Amino acid sequence: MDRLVEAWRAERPDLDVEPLHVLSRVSRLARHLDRARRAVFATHGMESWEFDVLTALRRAGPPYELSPGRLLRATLVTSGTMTNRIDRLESAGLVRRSPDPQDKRGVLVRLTDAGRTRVDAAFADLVDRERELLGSLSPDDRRTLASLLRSLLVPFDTDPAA
Amino acid sequence: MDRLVEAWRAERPDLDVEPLHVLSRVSRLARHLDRARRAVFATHGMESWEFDVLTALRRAGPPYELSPGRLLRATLVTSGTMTNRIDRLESAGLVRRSPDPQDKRGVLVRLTDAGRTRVDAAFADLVDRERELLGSLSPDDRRTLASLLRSLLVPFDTDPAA
DNA sequence: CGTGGATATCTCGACGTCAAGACAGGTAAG
DNA sequence: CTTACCTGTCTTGACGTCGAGATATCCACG
Repeated sequence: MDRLVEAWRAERPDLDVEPLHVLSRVSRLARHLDRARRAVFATHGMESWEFDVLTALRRAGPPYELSPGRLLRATLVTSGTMTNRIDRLESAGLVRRSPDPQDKRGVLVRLTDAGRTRVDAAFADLVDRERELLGSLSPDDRRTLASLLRSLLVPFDTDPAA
Repeated sequence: MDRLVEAWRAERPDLDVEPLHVLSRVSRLARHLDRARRAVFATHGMESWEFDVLTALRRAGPPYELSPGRLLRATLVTSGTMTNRIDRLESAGLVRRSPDPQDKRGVLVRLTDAGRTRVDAAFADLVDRERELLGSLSPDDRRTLASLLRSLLVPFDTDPAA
């Protein structure tokens, strides 16, 4: 909201709060997007965390199999969290664990057919919904926006500590 | 990352995944922003949730006082969470609870001088850091970006259910 | 007035996440 | 070999949040 920035301008006239106009909107939009995604997943009886894990496997391509380690790095959670998530996905029949033949410490997590069907359906709906949300922007606007966002992301990608 | 979109294009050639270029970047940028903010707050011995509550009070203007109900609506958490947060902020001496003279059910939470000092310092640093992150964009680019983001936010603001 | 429903805050139990550590297996240097 | 360190996964305990419910007060209507 512009109101939020206005409130700050009134309370802190000594500061130039212009950056808030851009970055607060990014955060706010991200929050709304999260909710919109949750709503889409809910129509598939799925939660966001399930989608995150299943899509990581799906993107890997056949045979849709990754180690817990790769999964936790892809989804930015800790190992304990990932163990718990895989446990629940396995009980739901969406993934299966098997020992890694190359490394006896390791485990491989593979998408089951049921898991693949579910994630594919949810993903298709997600893309549809996102296209809808972008409806107000012309193709040109979208390219501009993507490019501006990309340049904001550069410092983070080159310097992971930032 | 563009790699992510590419992976999807390879795995789901049947879908037009163009929306991901924009919206995945929004989410990704928001995640990085979160981390950057946490880092700024950490230099003030503060956590994000503390900043959220304290800034809501700060923005209210003198006497920097709001009810728990208004605070939880401003920060989008449940009442149980807000009770817990106020408890901790009160032990830290950053806010003080007092009964609402107008409404015997109610409570008023007021920023202490220590709280105000802390939040003002953190906010100033936050704005500085955000300005830095926007460094790669010209003033014109920033206006364009803010305006494009605003139009994406319109559907959410007009229809809160979206 | 008095009564029923709405509102404000707090309490409680359950759950997901994290951080730290346990443990087994890998790996490289002497 | 063997020793010392590294890596991958799982376990454990603590903590913050949520959702539901408890309690007290407010308020509009009869």
